[in-house]
Amino acid sequence: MAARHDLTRNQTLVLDRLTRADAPVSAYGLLDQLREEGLRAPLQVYRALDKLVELGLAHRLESLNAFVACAHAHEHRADEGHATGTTAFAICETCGRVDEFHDHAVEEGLAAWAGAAGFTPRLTTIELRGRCKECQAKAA
Amino acid sequence: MAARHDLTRNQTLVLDRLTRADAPVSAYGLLDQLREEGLRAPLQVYRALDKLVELGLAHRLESLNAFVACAHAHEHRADEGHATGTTAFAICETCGRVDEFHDHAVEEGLAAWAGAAGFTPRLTTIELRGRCKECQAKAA
DNA sequence: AACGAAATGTTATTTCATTACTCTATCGGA
DNA sequence: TCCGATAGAGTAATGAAATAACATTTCGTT
Ligand SMILES: [Zn+2]
Ligand SMILES: [Zn+2]
Ligand SMILES: [Zn+2]
Ligand SMILES: [Zn+2]
Repeated sequence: MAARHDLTRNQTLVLDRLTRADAPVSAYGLLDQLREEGLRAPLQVYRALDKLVELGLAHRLESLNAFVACAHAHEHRADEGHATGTTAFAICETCGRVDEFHDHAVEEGLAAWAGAAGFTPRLTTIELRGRCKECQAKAA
Repeated sequence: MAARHDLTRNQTLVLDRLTRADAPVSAYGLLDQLREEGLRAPLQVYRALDKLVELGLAHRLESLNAFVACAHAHEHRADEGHATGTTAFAICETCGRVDEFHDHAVEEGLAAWAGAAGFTPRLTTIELRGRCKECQAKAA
């Protein structure tokens, strides 16, 4: 697997921003933040993001059209990566925080349905939008 | 609940198109198809879609930025609608067909995780993109 | 040096979604 | 009947997300 150290300049810039962010960031948001670093066009960001997602170092949140750094990047193994397991996300709509998790029961359930239906999944999206524990407490 | 018969003209036009379609359609795709019916602006379509989604008669597929008619609309009950249960989608990337399903094990799994994490879901997105049984067979 | 692969850079365009403002119809209570 | 609230509708303009097309650079290998 491509380790952090052999990412290209643009990929590193993007991943750094994502890692520092405490909420998902859109491609254009990243671009804005990286203008001072010399990035000018959306494609520069999108290409870096594509690579990072491919490597499992970042994830795209479909329901937000935004990206987050992988919370478990340190766990990645060269030969497996994130592609294998299904990753789910809990997105707090109040504070923006994203919790990345894997749930065996959920994976099993979907696999069972797919098997029965003859459907072969290539990519699975699971995203919960709601309110996190902390925000729930504050709101009470 | 608003039944089919008290939808407005625009809502009816949009729902009809979605129902006839054999694959998801984007808002602009719907707009193109409905120009001959007098629709001119994106907003007319988006407003109709918002309402249809709210009523559970249509669903938005986040990973495609497109919409489908609800496959189970006839099951809807006035007081509950689709909001309650979690709906999952299997999207064939080859033929475009979408299979809408509910899986209790998956719902339970997510509910269990949410309970443990203290997360309160408002809206859950589950979308599998891959290859359906028929396309799988043809490709073999 | 010559080559090819991967990454980069730039411009323009396409696709998706919303904001702001206006107008009209309808319904219920004062 | 008057009033205000709500909902739906129409139009124009703009913002946000993503890609197409094409030219150039970087770098390791032969
Ligand atoms: Zn991850
Ligand atoms: Zn929160
Ligand atoms: Zn449905
Ligand atoms: Zn298919």
